[in-house]
Amino acid sequence: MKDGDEGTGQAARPKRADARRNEESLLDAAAAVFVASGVEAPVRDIAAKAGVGVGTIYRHFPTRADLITAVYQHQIDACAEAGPRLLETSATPHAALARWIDLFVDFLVTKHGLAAVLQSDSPGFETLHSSFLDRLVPVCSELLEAAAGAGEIHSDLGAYELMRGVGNLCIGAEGDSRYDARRLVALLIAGLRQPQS
Amino acid sequence: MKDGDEGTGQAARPKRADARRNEESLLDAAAAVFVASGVEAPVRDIAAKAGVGVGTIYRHFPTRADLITAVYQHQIDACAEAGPRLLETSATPHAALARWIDLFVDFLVTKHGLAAVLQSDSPGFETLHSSFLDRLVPVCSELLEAAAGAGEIHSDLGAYELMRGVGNLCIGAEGDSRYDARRLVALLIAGLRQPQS
Amino acid sequence: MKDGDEGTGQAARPKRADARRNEESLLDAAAAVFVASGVEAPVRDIAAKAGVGVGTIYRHFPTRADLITAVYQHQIDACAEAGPRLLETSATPHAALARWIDLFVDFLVTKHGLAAVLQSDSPGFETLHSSFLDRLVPVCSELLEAAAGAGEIHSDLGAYELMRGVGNLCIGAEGDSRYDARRLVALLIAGLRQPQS
Amino acid sequence: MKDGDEGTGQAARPKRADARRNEESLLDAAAAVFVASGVEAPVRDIAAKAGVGVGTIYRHFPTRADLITAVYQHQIDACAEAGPRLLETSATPHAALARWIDLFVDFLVTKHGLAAVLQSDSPGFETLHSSFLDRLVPVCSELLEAAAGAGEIHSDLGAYELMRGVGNLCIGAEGDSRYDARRLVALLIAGLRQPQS
DNA sequence: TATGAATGAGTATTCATTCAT
DNA sequence: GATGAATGAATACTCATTCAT
Repeated sequence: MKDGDEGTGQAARPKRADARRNEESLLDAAAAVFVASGVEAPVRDIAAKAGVGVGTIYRHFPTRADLITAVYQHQIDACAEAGPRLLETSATPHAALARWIDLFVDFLVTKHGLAAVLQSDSPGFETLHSSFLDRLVPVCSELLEAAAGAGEIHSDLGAYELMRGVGNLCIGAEGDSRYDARRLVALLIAGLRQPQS
Repeated sequence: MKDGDEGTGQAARPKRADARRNEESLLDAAAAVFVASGVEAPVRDIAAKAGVGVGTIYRHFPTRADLITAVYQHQIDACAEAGPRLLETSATPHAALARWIDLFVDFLVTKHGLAAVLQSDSPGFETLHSSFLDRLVPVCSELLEAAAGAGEIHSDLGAYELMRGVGNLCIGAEGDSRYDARRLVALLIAGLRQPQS
Repeated sequence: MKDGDEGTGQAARPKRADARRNEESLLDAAAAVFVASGVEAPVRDIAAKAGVGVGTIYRHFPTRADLITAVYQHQIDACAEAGPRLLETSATPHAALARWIDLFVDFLVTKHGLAAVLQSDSPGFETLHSSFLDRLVPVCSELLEAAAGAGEIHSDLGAYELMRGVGNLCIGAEGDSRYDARRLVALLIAGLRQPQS
Repeated sequence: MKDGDEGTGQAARPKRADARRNEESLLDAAAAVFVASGVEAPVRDIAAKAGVGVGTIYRHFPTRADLITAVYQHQIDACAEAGPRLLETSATPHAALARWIDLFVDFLVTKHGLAAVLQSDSPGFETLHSSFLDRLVPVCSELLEAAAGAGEIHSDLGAYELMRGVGNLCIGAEGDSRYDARRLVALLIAGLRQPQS
């Protein structure tokens, strides 16, 4: 819709296909560099990996947050979509929540530095917050409410807070063998089950 | 020894007193800048705040980690010393642990960016890790073992991992009113009480 | 190849021409600054003289040695190429050697500080050594061997050693009217003629 | 006089002896540091080695050249005094010259960086030049004149120029096994024997 | 549209030299 | 006289971002 006349079915804009292909190869390159050097990698490295000029990066993704967002959009979407499904297929809402959080952790832990940048409050990362949190918080919220509704948890913890917490626990998890983010997240979720101390 | 014998009453080295005073005002300035701009603040900013040249900073604290450590040494010590005391005065070991963790959170939450830098694995922050973790992990460990010994928790979670987790939860806590690190930490500690899922 | 095919007549990459022009003005500026302040002049001075930002210097010449090398490349080449020619046109190989060394001295003496940096063994000047010595030592070697073959000199002095010696004699020659590097070099070359003492 | 009652024969000024001792230990320390790190070593290193404050260095030796001069004064003197003696004891003046130059080379080659600093023309090293050249040039001059008088050399090369040349040849000699300053100096001296080309 | 050259602010760090104690 | 703390100029280098071609 936003993108216009796709409903017409015709060739539309050939440029368009080109640009899209270009953008995708950009995203692939960025993803690769993110894995290798973290999401704070120099713009030029990404451009070099993609075989384009830095200007092209900036054209497509004015801010770094835009780029990060785009790179992970698919996975964000997948994560968001998994929520309702897990709610249906799991034994209890709390189990669904736990499994969904697992997905989120899987997502973050493999992305070098993503969790860290996710909690940055510097302006310009608002886009990133929007993409991540605006998209996922409602899903998480639904799961939380279901669990609360089922009496499994009685916390008044908000979804935003929970996700921030989980995100934080994932910071620096990669590369430190003495630190297992999943274990801590599991404790956190377990803690939801019983009365606050 | 060289200047520790102030009990003798002699002047010893007058310089020393001067330098010490200076060092303290340096620490005050650094603390202030850390609060305002985080522990990664430019050295020059700290020097300016303290009204000294950058060289003076480097003289007293060759690395940034040395400075950070010094700034927080008192609080680290206080935290470390509180452990055994809490164990004696609390109703149960788990309660002692919870209260001790509270102290640790209090400490971190008010230090802009400290938690973040605490999990940095870049070389040069080893000193920082040493000061923080080497000092506090044993205390935390003792509390954990006491609680485990009392059968209150049965986790095999190590003290290092717990502290890292708590530290992470404190990242970015200041300044985001929607995020309450204490609440999440409380959940984590609560989670310790029951069987891992 | 990418831009070497200017013979085809097409525009190829217009940028390239621009950048090349820019690079040349950079070299001019650097040469001027080298004359004025020596080859160890601050990067910023060179940038200022060229009217560009420091980044531009670094883009074109990542290390100082690269810059120095580029500045003098033409003269190095000319010197290298003169060797065989002199061998053909001179009365004797020793005469050719003497005249070639003269060229080398002419080159060095007018470059403030070049001779000094040429003997630096700090890493990062390897490029410089390569450009200078790797290029010129073989030429000098050929001349030496020819002279030895003709029975004019019987020294076992190596070309590297000779060039280092000549280079050293040129250090500080400019600006001291009491010191004439050429005269000393001539003595050295003359000394090659007779038995070592 | 200025120093007071030395005429009385009593203890004179104990300070004096003290200061001299102090100055000597300073020179020892400086010599050691010069060997280890070159004559351009940081002042503070020298002070540390000597176990004194930097201020003490500056009091005794306002400029670095003063310090260098003082450190090598004994050897300069020894070198200067050797000239006339060699002239008497050697077979010919040229042989005396060659041997004297050998002494000079021995001196320089073992002093990391001394030869390099010796040719510096930055103001502030005048003292150094004075100490070295003013003292040694006359000696060298005498040797040169003797050799010229004996018809062994007919060069009009001045002593200053010769010494500068020899000094230059010694630059960077230490540490480069491919470069033997003595051999080159010998060539230079040999070159003195025959007609300039 | 794409390119990538140019820019220059930002930061760390060293070290000679001064001067209050 | 001795000390060494303080100073700050000097310099290298990186990298995000802009803009002419």
